[in-house]
Amino acid sequence: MRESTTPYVLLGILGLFGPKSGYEIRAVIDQSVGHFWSESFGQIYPQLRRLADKGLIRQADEDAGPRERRRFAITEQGLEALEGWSRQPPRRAIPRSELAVKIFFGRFAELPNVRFMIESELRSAKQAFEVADAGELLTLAEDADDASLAYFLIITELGRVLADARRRWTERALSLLDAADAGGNRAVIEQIHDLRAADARSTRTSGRSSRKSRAKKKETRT
Amino acid sequence: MRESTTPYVLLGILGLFGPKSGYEIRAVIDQSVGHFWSESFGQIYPQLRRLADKGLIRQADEDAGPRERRRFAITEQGLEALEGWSRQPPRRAIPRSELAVKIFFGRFAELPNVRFMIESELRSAKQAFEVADAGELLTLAEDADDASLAYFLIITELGRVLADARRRWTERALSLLDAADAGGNRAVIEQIHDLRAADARSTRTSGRSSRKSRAKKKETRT
DNA sequence: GGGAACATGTAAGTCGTTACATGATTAG
DNA sequence: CTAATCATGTAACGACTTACATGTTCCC
Repeated sequence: MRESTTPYVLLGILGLFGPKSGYEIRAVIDQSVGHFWSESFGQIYPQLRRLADKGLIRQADEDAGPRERRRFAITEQGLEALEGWSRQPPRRAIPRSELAVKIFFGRFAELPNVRFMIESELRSAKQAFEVADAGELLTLAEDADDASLAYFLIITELGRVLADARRRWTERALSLLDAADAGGNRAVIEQIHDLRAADARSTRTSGRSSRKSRAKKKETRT
Repeated sequence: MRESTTPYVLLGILGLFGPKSGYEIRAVIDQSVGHFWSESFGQIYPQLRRLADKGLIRQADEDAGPRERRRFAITEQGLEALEGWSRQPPRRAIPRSELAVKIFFGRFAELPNVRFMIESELRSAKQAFEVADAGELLTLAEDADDASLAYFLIITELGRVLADARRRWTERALSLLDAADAGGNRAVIEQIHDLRAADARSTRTSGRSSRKSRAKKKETRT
C-alpha cells in the first residue's frame, strides 16, 4: 500500500463530527464504521501528530496538560486533502478470511471442529446483524436532518446485508456438512442442487421488490 | 498478529494437492480460495525456506538448479503442525473496506463520484459471482470423489453468497442515493422503509426453502 | 530471435498490532 | 480508597507489499 488510509479516516471523522481526541475518534470509528474499519491507538496517536505537523488538523484546546485530553479539529487544508482523497476510487483488497481458509483445509481438522467454527460464525453474524440494525435505528433517530443521512444509511445497510449473507451462508454450510456426514459426496452434490434450486426460486421472487425504486428513478430523470 | 497464517496456508496447499513449487502454490491459492486469501511471492519464498528449515516441508526434487523449479512436499511433521492449527478457532479480524469508509465520508466527495464507486462495486460483485459460480461447476466436475468436496463447495458457496450480497447491497445503495438526490432526507427515510418491507417479504418466503435440508438433518440424527 | 509465461529470490520500507508505561477522573 | 474508565503516548516486532534482479522454457 503506497498510501495509508488511516490519516484520511481520522480527517473524515473530524470533518463529520467536529473536534475530537484520539480516544474519542477511536470510539466513533467503532460505533459507526466499526464493521468495516478499525484503528488502534498505536496508529491513531502518532498519526494525529503527523497530521498536526502537516497542518491538516490543529489542536482545538490549547490549554491541555501533558496527560490530558487533547482534541483536534480539521483545518481548511485538511478538508482539501480529505476531499481530494474522497474523490479517488477506493483501493480494493481481498479480505483475508482465516475462517474460509480453515474450512477449505477442513480435511485436516475433525468434523465437529469445523462445525463448531461455522456455528460460531453463525452467532457472530446474528450479533453483527443486530448491531447494524440497532445502528440504523439510531441513525434514523439522530441524523434525520444530517447531510450525511443517505451515506450513513448505506453503511448500516451494508452491515445488515453482509451480516445476513454470512448467516445464510452458515446455514447452507451446515446443510452441506450434514449431507457429507450422512450420505457422503453423493448427498453433498444433491444438496448443492437443492441450494441452486432455492436460489432460482428466490431470484424469481425478488424481481418484484424493485418496483418501488423505479418510481424514485423516474423522479431523478425529470 | 502473534502468529502468521501464511505458513499454514502453504502447508495446507501442499497437504491437499501434493508437491508444489512456490509459483504453483500461488496459482492454486488464486484459483481456489482466491476470494478469501492471497499470498505474494515476497511472502511465499522466504516462508518456504523457513518451513523447510523447520522440517515441515522437504524439497521433492533434489536435482533442482539455481533458478529452476523447486517443488516441496509436506512432511509428517508438517502434517501434524497443520492439523494442530486446523483445530484452533480462526482469528477473526474486521475486514477493512476502503469503499465503505469512502461512502461513509461521501459528503466530502461529489455525488456522481460516490455513485461511480458503487457502480464499480456492482460490476466487481457480478464478476466475483460468475467466478465463484464457474469454480463451483469445476469443483463438481473435478472433485466429485475428493474427500474435501464438501469443504470446497462450502467455500465456493461462500463466494456466491457474498458476491450476491454485495450485488444486492449496491442496488439498495443506489436506490438510497437516488432518493437523496430526488427528494432529500425525507425520501431517503421512505426508501429505507421500503427496503425493510422488502426484507420482511423475503423472510416470509425463504422459510420454505429449508424443507429440503430438514430431510438431510433427519438422516443425521438416526 | 523474441516475446510471453514460467520461475526464484532479495531488499527496502511501510503498515499495523501488541504490549507496555503513565497518569487523571469518576463512581461506588 | 479503589476499581473502572478515560486518556495519551512509545517501543518493539512482525507482517506484508512492492519493486527489483535474474534466469529459463516454450512457442511463434
